[in-house]
Amino acid sequence: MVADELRRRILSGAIPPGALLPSETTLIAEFSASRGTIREAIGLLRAEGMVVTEHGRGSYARPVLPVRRLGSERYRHELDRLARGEDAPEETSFTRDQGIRWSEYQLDREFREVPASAALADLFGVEPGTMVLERRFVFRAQGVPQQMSTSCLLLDMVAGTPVADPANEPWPGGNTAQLHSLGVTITGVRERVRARMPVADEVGTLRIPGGVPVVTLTRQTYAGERVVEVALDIVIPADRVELDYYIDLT
Amino acid sequence: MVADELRRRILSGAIPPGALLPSETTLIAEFSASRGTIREAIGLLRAEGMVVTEHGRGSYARPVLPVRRLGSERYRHELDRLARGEDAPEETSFTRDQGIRWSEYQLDREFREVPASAALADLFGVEPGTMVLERRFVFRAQGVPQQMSTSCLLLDMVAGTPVADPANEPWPGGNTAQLHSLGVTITGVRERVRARMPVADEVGTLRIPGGVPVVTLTRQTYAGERVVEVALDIVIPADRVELDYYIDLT
DNA sequence: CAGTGGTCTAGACCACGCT
DNA sequence: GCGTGGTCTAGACCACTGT
Repeated sequence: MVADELRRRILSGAIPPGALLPSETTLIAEFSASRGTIREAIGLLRAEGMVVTEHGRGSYARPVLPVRRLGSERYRHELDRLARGEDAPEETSFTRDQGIRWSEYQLDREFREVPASAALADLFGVEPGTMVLERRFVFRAQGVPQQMSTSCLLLDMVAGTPVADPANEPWPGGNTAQLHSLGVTITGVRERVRARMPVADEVGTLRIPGGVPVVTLTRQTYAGERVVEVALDIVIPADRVELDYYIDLT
Repeated sequence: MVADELRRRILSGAIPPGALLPSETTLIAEFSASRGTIREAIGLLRAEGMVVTEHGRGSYARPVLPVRRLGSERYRHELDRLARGEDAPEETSFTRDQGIRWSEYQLDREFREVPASAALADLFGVEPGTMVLERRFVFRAQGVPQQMSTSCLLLDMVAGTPVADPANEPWPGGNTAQLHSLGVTITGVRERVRARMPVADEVGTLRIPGGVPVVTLTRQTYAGERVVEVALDIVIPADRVELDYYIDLT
């Protein structure tokens, strides 16, 4: 099997990460197979996430990307800083995990005021149809798309405040600081994690290569018993992130 | 594009989850395309996780599977029970999240005593080469493989104890109860989450259909400052699980 | 057995990247 | 322009599923 042999070469390091595979023409000669067979083999490796293919250039053993670590402590750090009354630092919860400064960031944003869907209302613990501020974000760092997300706030909590103005994004210190400015101190965050293959829209926006799944987070931010923010769907390409949770049992 | 049209039919519900797609022969006629084109389209949908294909039967819109929820509270529940001095219940941390009883479980296990690799030693905070008990597990519930994992314990902590005997698995109450029996009370758990496409070996063992990623967990179990258990690689098919973390910030 | 998908061949033309 | 991958056709034979 052509795929097996190429996989073996990549895993053994004979074809190191980032290196070009032999061209289809070369492989046709080497394996005495037809082009369809060769392409099928490469397609399989692509689906497995072993190689990435670039039109007109060739197929590469997948290079190892720097991984951003998203730790559960990121919430506590920001909260501690706010409690000390300090200003927002150059780096914040989102950025400090990867050593990237705000200035290197791009943030696309789109705000809408919409009635809550059944799913969203359930996560907030309110009646369906309650008005919310829906904020869609796409984060880019140094040109590389990092994540897209839809974060919602209850409209009667934010209407008329600076939080409702897209021009104030990115807000130094993120959601935690934003809610703090409204007099809300968060007491907990619940995150539910799943993974799946990206849909076409996500592949385009996040520039996800073939064979890379996405990690999805559904986040509820609590202030006491009350849910004050819901991120319905934070979508992060899985080759760029590691989630880190510490569960304190004392 | 054939794939686009089929994707549209599935997403619109014209082909409901679990339903058979038209056969390749039918699609050749309907789209006036060659077999290669049709197969490529179905292959794409398979890679996207939209359809599953069964040899000799056909391709189905992917059925929705019941999802097992793995909550961070599972550790606390078990710990609370042990603190109360109760016996292990019929359901335990692992099973209670999905309503499956121990009796419906199968557990393949394989124990080895090996020197710690550099990565493992780093996670334990010990010298590389320190002897550990390496335990490989495959869990099945009602015939469906649920996860495979490699969990390690420091050998000088468990040698000669019932914990080191594979015959005592599955141990009622799981790792927490196991460590408790050694006089170790855990104080925290750190879990690092990633996702990727499965390798061939995992596809076979866990019976993962095409287009389904796996979620991987690296777990460190703490007793105070000390790491008492490390699960290097817990591998769970992503279509069967949701991880649930509550981060307390009070 | 007929019908399904799995694999393969041997050609063709098009689109992209580079020099 | 030349080499790369992207897409497509029109056949062939094999392997699995069901009646």
